[in-house]
Amino acid sequence: MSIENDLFKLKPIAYTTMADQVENHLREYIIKRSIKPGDPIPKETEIAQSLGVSRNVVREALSRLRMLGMIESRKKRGMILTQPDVMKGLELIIHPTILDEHVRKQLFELRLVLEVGLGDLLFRRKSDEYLKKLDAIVEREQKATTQIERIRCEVDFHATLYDMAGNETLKRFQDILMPVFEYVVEYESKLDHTSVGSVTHADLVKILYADNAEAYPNAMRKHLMPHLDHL
Amino acid sequence: MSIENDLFKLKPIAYTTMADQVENHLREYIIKRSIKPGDPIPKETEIAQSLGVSRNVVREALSRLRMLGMIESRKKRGMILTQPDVMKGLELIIHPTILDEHVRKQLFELRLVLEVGLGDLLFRRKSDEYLKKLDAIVEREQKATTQIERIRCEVDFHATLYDMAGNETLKRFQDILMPVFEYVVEYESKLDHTSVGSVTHADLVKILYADNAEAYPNAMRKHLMPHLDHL
DNA sequence: TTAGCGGAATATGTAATACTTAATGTGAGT
DNA sequence: ACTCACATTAAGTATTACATATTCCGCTAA
Repeated sequence: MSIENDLFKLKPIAYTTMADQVENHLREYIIKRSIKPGDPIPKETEIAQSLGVSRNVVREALSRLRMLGMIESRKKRGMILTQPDVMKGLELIIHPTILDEHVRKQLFELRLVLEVGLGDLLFRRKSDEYLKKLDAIVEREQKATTQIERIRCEVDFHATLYDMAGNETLKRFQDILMPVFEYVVEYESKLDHTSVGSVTHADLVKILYADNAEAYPNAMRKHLMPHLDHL
Repeated sequence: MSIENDLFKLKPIAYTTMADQVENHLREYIIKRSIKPGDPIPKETEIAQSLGVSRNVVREALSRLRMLGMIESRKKRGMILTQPDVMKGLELIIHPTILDEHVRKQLFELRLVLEVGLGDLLFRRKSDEYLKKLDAIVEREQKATTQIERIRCEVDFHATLYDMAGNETLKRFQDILMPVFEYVVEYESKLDHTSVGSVTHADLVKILYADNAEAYPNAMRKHLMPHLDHL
């Protein structure tokens, strides 16, 4: 019985339900008519009649779009298109425990790539306020006595970098990915997360103060080297 | 009746439908019981009865999870949990014409960050096969006579870099983002996309051949400088 | 005995109907 | 002209019924 599972793997040929088709129709409708956020979309009953399906099926499709934040609906006003949160879809899927190790590793790699490439946004958007915040975190880290406190500083430091990058979509991306990383750490043979690599947080801050955009990427690479070596 | 007034203040914010609640229940159920891909989940009627809602509502919630690739269902076998495609949710939302300019710009920034930070993956995963492919693209680009052909080479070159990075999630991410970039180009006062920056594609390939990981980030930064300057 | 044929049982997919709820519109009466 | 009650509308929920595909089981026949 255990062999059967493998052999029957190729079977699931694409089977589209009515709800799938209605969903596609709606997407097409929105795009083709270039409907903008705030604009109304047809009533459930109209859609159902127009496509020749039951209202039930239409509601399934609409329910999907509503989950993604693409539409909103009020009791009598009908439904309107909304500006979706781009990262909403990611948020709905990414949960550490349902992602397998392989994918978690790939997301962790993605994070390393982001941190190294972040420099140019930082130098263009940096402000005294954020630099001082980074200073404070570094100081807090140096005075820290417990491992937990040091890890918290590590997280705060990098999170502040993303804040300073001034890109909300990127920040949100990072926030969603963060919980996954905690699980990756397990595989990373218990590195000392506080004093990673030869470049410290203090060194990175110094580079940011100095406006040294050339130095940033390789400094961050060295800072993350233990992780990179683990790839 | 002054109490009612107080109650009415919080009400309009928190309006969740039954389908929303069932969806959350299901997510919780999956996580708490640490159900793995391939494991079965309860029948629609069981869920409906267990939560005291109509089967219809349950189907809306299940329909959402199915769209995200979190579950699959066969006619009699019931439904099973599946390993979702992490980037599926993004794909469902990201369509250039429904995203506003602001978000498109942020995604374009994200792309620049990725390209600069990509180096370490490339050096660890590079192969003669891919390097030769890059060579061919560079050669094709130099022989190109039309602007269209040059832009195609530009796209091919960077796409091949992502291929070579050997991270399918990252590659998929890039593939989803790509269509958005074409719209960003509009704002970018018609740069000459083929000979961007002072560092050419040929230069980048040379660095890859030379195993010069230190040089990569700043070389790519210079290559993308016209875009970066536009931030 | 065994192969295979056919029907029962099961769970999802679809349809139809009715009712609830909230928001909007409308008209009658003071 | 204003208010209040009632009608109207459209989404949310429930119920029922049937279609369809798949598995299971048992029966018959070679």
